[in-house]
Amino acid sequence: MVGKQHFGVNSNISEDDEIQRTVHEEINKSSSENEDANSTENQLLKRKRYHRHTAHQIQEMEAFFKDCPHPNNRQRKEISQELGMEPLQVKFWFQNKRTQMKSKHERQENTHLRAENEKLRVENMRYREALNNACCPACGGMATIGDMSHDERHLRIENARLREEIDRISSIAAKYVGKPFTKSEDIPSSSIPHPMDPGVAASGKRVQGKGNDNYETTNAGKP
Amino acid sequence: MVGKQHFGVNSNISEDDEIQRTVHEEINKSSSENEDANSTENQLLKRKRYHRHTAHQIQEMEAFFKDCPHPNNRQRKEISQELGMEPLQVKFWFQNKRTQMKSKHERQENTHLRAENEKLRVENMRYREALNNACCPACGGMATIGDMSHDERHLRIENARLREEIDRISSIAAKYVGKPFTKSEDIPSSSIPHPMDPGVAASGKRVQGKGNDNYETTNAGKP
DNA sequence: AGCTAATCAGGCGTAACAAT
DNA sequence: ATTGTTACGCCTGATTAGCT
Repeated sequence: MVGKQHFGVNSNISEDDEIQRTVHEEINKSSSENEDANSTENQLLKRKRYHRHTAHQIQEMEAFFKDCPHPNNRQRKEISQELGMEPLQVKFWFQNKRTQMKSKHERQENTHLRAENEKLRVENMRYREALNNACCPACGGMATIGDMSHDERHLRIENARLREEIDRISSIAAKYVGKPFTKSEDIPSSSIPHPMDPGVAASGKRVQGKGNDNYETTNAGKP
Repeated sequence: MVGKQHFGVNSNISEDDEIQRTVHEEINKSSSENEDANSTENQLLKRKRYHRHTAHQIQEMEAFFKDCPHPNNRQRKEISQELGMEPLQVKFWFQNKRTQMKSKHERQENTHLRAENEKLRVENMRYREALNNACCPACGGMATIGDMSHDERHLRIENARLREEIDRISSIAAKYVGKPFTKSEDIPSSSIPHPMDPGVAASGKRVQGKGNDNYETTNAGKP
């Protein structure tokens, strides 16, 4: 959706209005007295007054973006000519648009993952319960699935749930600090893993850490 | 991972050069020549642009940010005085820093959620299997947990898995197009939900109101 | 050929604002 | 205060020109 485009009323671009002092003014005033010895570079400072592209320009570019988010020089130039703007501006716009889209998708996926997660968590709990209440219709007694006693199994399940809980909490906490402090790795599985026990981690393929999975690379060729 | 590669054949790769030139320069240079007569919006520019804060300034602000991401006017002014910068700049910096941090956390959480999701999925599968292979030690026969036949249960489980799979796939696909085309809503639960059947939706709290599975544009946490 | 240096686009982070 | 926009520097990876 995102149907916006207001621009209805004025456009406050008056000739020389200097309502605010826009930091820049003061900047070059303080050129000395800096003992920081950090004048590494940058002397190419130019500046212009804030500016927004027109609704029409944006609309056109957005349309183009839909089936070609990566226009080349030629295309950019064309666009710039058609819309009466600098090629560089077009370039900037597409660049910014791309990053914007990316983070938008990321956010979207985030909420989705969150929901999915909750779903799985509940489903999981159900399974646990089902396993716990399993009852053999043939002999009438508790099924005691597998070869361990009822108590032991119960304990195992409880254990697994607790560990999972810890894991979850710690991960949530990790969001508020830079470094995670306790991972589930710190809490070794209590004992011999039972074939029936998912053991919360399901670490079947734990090869090495550093899960650097950057998916989604950039290609988007458009002849 | 070659991004675009438009048939590397020669063609005429004309050197249409657009020597880097801070748009602004060109902008005011651009005079009429445009029959478009739509030049209602002309942007005016001054000069002087771009600037980076020094390492020291950033360092100090970052330190401050750690235990106070929301400095008030008073504090901002103090900081600006200490670091020799405009109060407005300080304000901007904290603003930008906040959004930066936010998206950083979001990304972080995203990868985490992804991992968690995978974990839960595997664990889930294990439970399913466990339930499937359940065997009563007392009578030796298959446990046939609950009150339905082995076949029926098997079917239910299989069904659930399939539906989940579909749901997952479609959600992934939804990332690549704007609109999701099929949601799990399209595939109604086959029949009467069984107490033992997680039924993929895990709508445990079916109180009233349409089975809300619609995450996506509804709520999002708000502190 | 093999290597290095200059080129170039794109991604990333950021500064300064406007709008909500 | 948050969110979105515009402009832009810097870094990186891929392609190419130039030299030993």
